[in-house]
Amino acid sequence: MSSIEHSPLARKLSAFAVLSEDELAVLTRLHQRRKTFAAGTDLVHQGQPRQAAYILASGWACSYKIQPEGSRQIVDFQIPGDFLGLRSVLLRTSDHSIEPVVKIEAVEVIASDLLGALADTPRLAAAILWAASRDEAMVVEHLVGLGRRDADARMAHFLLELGARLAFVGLGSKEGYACPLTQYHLADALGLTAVHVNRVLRQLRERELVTFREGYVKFGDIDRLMELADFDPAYLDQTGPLLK
Amino acid sequence: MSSIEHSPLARKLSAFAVLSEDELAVLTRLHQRRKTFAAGTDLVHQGQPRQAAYILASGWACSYKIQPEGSRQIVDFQIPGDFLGLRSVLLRTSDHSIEPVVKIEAVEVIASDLLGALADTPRLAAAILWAASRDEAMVVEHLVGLGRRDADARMAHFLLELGARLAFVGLGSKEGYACPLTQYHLADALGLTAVHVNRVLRQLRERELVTFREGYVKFGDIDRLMELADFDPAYLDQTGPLLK
DNA sequence: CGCGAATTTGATAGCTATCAAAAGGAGTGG
DNA sequence: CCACTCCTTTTGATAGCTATCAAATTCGCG
Repeated sequence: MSSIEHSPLARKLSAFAVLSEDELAVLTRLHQRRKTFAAGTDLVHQGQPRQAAYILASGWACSYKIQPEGSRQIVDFQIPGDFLGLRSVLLRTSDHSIEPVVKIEAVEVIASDLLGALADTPRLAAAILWAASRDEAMVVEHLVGLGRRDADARMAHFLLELGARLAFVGLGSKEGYACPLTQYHLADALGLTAVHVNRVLRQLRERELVTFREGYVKFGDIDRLMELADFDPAYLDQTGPLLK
Repeated sequence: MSSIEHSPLARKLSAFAVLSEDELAVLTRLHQRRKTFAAGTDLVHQGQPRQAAYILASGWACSYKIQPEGSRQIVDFQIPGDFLGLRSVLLRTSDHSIEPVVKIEAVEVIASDLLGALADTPRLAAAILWAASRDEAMVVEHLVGLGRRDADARMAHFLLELGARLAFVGLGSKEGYACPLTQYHLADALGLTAVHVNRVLRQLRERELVTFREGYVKFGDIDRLMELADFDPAYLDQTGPLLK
């Protein structure tokens, strides 16, 4: 039984502010109802009201929107310690769906508990809002990539960001990281087709910049990769070494 | 001197929850220091720490990110009643800049005041977080447009969204609205070049769907336009008629 | 009236989608 | 344990959308 202060969320929030006993206790109270979801079974549903939020304990998920004509755009991926569906808690109808990429464990967070925690523990409130701001900053950087980067730079940037985020919660290093995504996931996230994703990955591999293979991302030349991607991690608001 | 309950912000928040005297008083307290900014003089600066947030009282602004190589991507436009720079308040260094499109009036909001208001008035807190969630939903929809819509649909969707937002605060109707943007603004927002923006606008005008001219957007056939754009305004979380 | 900004139009190049199809891999049932 | 199927990865050929380069015209403003 792991204690709360070693949960991925507590670890992430600690980078913003050291949490007291009381604040950790509130976090624990939020961590009741742990549930398991199989890959592909949505836990938040676009267009439906009163959706709950979750904290992802293990596995990967993605938030996405489906267009009326059928295509889908992945907005972001979530890794352990991330919130799921926070934005849809206050909206009358959820604007997006969330789907586990692999089997996940997540704890449900009730809207009233969350608002209560915000009102009762100012420092924890600030830490949670910081995490939410950081998530939004990642969405914004993703938007910039779709608007202003070509396919190569977009892919490079994406793989670097995931590396930095994973390293931040102890799941990756500057060597690389385990990554359960398919090339279809990458395509849906990067606004490309799976066919083109495959060509881009081949090219990055042949240039010995990164290798995406068998569920693992391995960095070849991370400095040249960062240059190709114009990767400036300031928006992640992580202090200390970016990838270690 | 207009009273607080008719400010664009109060009007917007009222769509989420009717605010009490006390809550309006807190809003008023946030509305001290009113400042004027000339078009083009940034009020939030990408890469700088401890940026303030503002509430836009009049005029239009835009939030954007500059890439290392120089290109810029506009993330969103802000109209009266919108927050400016909320996301950068808790981040150690702001991830974006904000620039007035025309001369604006804005009131500065101190981080501590804001967090205090969140702790003291739960209903107002929920309303403010609702507005922030709605802003984020707009960024997400913008991201979807960049990833999955072609230039025509992107433009159509953008013009429709602005119309719905402006109508929501009483600044537009289903006929059209005053719009101070240049074609360069549109290009920077939509991930296109100004040249292509011009071609797209011409085509939409020739098809008699919308006219963008002399600072005014005039809808020709709003139903066909919504169809072209696949415009589903659910993400705006506005009840009642969308454009009236 | 003059000048810079914004709009407009044409020609060409380049990036990515689309269409097709083959090959490799994982899981299932016989 | 093998045949079979579905999913994922891979590669080739062609089409289409949007960028880029160039330049003329109009507009706003001092």
